[in-house]
Amino acid sequence: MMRKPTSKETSRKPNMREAILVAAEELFATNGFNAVSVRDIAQAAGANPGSVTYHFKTKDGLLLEIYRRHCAPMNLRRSELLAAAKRVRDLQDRLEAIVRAYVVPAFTSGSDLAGGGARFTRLRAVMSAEGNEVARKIIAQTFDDTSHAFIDAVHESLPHIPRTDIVWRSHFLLGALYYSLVTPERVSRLSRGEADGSDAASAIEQLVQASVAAFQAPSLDQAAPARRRPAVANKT
Amino acid sequence: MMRKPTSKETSRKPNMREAILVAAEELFATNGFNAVSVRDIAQAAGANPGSVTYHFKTKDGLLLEIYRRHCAPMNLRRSELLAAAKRVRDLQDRLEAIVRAYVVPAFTSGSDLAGGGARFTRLRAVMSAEGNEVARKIIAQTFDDTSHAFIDAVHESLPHIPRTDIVWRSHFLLGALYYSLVTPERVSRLSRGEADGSDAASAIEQLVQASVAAFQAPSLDQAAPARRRPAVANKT
DNA sequence: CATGCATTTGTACTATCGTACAAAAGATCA
DNA sequence: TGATCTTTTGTACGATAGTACAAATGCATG
Repeated sequence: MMRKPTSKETSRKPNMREAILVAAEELFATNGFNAVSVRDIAQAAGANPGSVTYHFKTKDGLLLEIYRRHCAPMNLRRSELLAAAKRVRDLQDRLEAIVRAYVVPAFTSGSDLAGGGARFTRLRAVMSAEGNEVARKIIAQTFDDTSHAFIDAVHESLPHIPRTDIVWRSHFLLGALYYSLVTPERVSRLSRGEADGSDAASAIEQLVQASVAAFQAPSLDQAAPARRRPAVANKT
Repeated sequence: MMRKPTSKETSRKPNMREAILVAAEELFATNGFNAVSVRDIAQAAGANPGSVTYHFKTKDGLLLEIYRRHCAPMNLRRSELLAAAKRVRDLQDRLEAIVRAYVVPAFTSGSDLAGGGARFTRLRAVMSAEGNEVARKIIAQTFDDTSHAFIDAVHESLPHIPRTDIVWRSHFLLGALYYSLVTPERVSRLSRGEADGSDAASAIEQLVQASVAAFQAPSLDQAAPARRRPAVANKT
């Protein structure tokens, strides 16, 4: 049942602006920012290069808009899930729920935007790797609050672990999350086909399980001082 | 005490070829491949753009040469450390030594190349994120052997964990490792200055500790089936 | 010193980049 | 329908990209 499109979103093609955004997301997320030209994006979206300029003014403006429309929904969803997770009684279950509240929105959609959760997270991973300035600014001011809330929640579940360790481990979690989305085929290859790196459900379960265990690891200063160091030196 | 340079490595500037390689490594690792122009590299190395063409023919050739000179030494070092780690008796210590054998060469120099261990690893992280073709080919055929050897060694230390889980977790380890080198300042920021993300020694210890715990986590199918699922759904 | 080779320089060429802008086309509504 | 606004198209411009190539330069050896 198709509703009549309103004047705002109709044109030659139904919502060309949206098509450009999706095409740009996909291309940026797989090839990086500089490797993709405005003409590439336009072609993938079935649009004219001039349309990109019309809707987003500049290439940076296009990237900015991609972030804008994803950040708020994804953070909102994370907040909701985090709030629910904090209400879990059992401490072990609570930690797992907290980690899940952080991971799940990154894989699935942060809103009803066309299945773009994983796509946007992968985009963030790539922009972060490229040191993109536009992305860096938005990320720091948009996701740091969420990250702090997450770190605090984990810390409350594991009060005996120093906060510094929690920060490191949550950093590792994000890195693992990013990498899983960047090169899923590597998992398939290294497991000789026994695992599918592209399967979001598997990735989430594996990542949650591993991360929970990592968070629960004894802190460095607590680590049994009686046990001798392993045989391998870390000389420079 | 300066030795007299041989004819092969001298010129106007002592070893300009090397200077170009180092400058390119640094720029590629921080800005990505496409964001850096040959002219940028030449300027950073104090060379003429034509020199880059002379020594490496193309920009891809330059990237290829960067990989060539780092891959073999780093893998050699990893093999040595892994062999030593496998001789550790205590099972817990052995696992830690194995992980350390994988992590340490990525942070410190893979050889005597000017402090380039972390720089090269970061470069790999960025190229992986950008889906660089040249890098993808070399990596798959150069590092997969090492990765398999590492996975096998971990699996031998944890025979009750399915190999698939080990693959996932080693993938997470590499992602965490990459991300630590890509955005170390994020650790400093989120810890409010209490931790230094740029400190390789801290990063290594934290990463080893967390990864060992992650590897030791119970496998998914083994995970206590009696315990109820956490309250947070992972709906799509 | 003169010759030959290795390296560096300077310049130029073509392709493609991001972006601007005027004209065409479509949509909306009195 | 005709006027007006939004969107799309087509084209063009200046900047910069990778790279080729000839000339200049440095250095070792005869």
